[in-house]
Amino acid sequence: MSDSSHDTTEAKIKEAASELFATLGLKGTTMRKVAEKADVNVALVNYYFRSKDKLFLSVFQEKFRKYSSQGFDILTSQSKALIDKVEEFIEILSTQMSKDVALPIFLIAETYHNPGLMECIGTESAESNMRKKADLQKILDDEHEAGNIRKISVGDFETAIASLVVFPILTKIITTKTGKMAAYGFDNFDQFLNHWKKTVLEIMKSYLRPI
Amino acid sequence: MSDSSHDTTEAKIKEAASELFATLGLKGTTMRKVAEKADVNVALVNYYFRSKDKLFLSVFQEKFRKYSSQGFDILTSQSKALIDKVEEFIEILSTQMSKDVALPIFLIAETYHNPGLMECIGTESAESNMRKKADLQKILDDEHEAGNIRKISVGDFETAIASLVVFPILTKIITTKTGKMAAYGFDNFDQFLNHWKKTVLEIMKSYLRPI
DNA sequence: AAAAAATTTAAACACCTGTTTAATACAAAT
DNA sequence: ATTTGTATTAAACAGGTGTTTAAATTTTTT
Repeated sequence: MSDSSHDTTEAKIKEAASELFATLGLKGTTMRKVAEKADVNVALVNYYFRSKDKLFLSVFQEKFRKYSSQGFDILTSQSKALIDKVEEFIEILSTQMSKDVALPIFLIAETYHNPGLMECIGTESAESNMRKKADLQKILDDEHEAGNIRKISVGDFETAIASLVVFPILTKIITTKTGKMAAYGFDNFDQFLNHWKKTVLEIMKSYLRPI
Repeated sequence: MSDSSHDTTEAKIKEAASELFATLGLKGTTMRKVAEKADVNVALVNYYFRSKDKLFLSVFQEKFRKYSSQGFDILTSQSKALIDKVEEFIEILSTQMSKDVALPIFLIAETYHNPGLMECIGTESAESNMRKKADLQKILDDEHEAGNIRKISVGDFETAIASLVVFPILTKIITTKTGKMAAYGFDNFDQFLNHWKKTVLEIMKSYLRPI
């Protein structure tokens, strides 16, 4: 009945809502805007989702699942050298993020404005993530024992990469519109980002190097 | 007439608005909430600020100035060793940010939802910032030529530190409520942050080390 | 084909939104 | 003391908000 990505009315509404929530936030999105975007009567939105809060929660949960499942697979799956995987991961993460800045901003802003949201998420994918992280930790430990990298925890590893890659994308508008970009000699954000990806890789290389 | 931080009615309204905008965002804040918090009639808010948009702009500009002026002084002013200044800067920045997460989230979210805001800011403090950055660049160049650090631009330098320090604080709620924190063996966020500050310093040390 | 159930609609509900008006209280100036 | 201008208020405004109702349409079942 309520499985997504079908051409059903419910899916149409959910997709419209998803875009609007990401762009305008919870308060900035109205039921009538959702209805209009989905080309549907307002009452129908309530018919399927019962309330704006329920609709939002439904959209939010889906977005969050996509967000937390994405990414770290690359680091464990293939059998490249670790540093090549890091490079690929930086590339993929920055591409994904600059394609849809709305998503991380949405998640950060809405979880801040309404911390209770996180409690409803449930930890259904937690187990899968735990396994992936354990795998990655094993890789990091093995590389360390082989004398290739310093000792490092998955937590620090993923926090470092995520911070370095995502934060500059979050502040894109501030950086570009304040002229910071130009001050550092870049014509546009993409040009800066291409440079920055190399810098992030270099930072991670330097940090990982055994001491 | 309109100078802040006096005990005037206008200042009272502005402070109430400032807190509410930071916590609830532009759309989430209403004129009546502002009036109530400032213990003042609704019409008075419009009497002093003419409209909600004008009030918001006024608050936003002040917040942004505080945001962009803060911080990088430490790196240029004193005559400590560079690495000690970096350590102190990490400490100060992370303390400021965790004291008021609302501010960076507010800035990121509102500039994203309304990019036009940045155009109204004006670049009045741009010159002062430019000078500070030129000073810092000179320090970095000198240290490089003395063989103490690798060649690095102010842009990369400040982007790296800011990303590493601020991003984990932005995602505090997500990190704590998803159990990530516990998964990495920390009891609470402050404990993690204390550990993370050391890691950031270590990352910066590794990256700065001459090659 | 008739009945039942699910879908969709227009219209209304009560409430909240930013803003304005016109009247009042208060201060300063004459 | 009276005028003048500022500060403050309660009340109203037109329009937007989430949600509900009751009727109409379509689909499914019998």
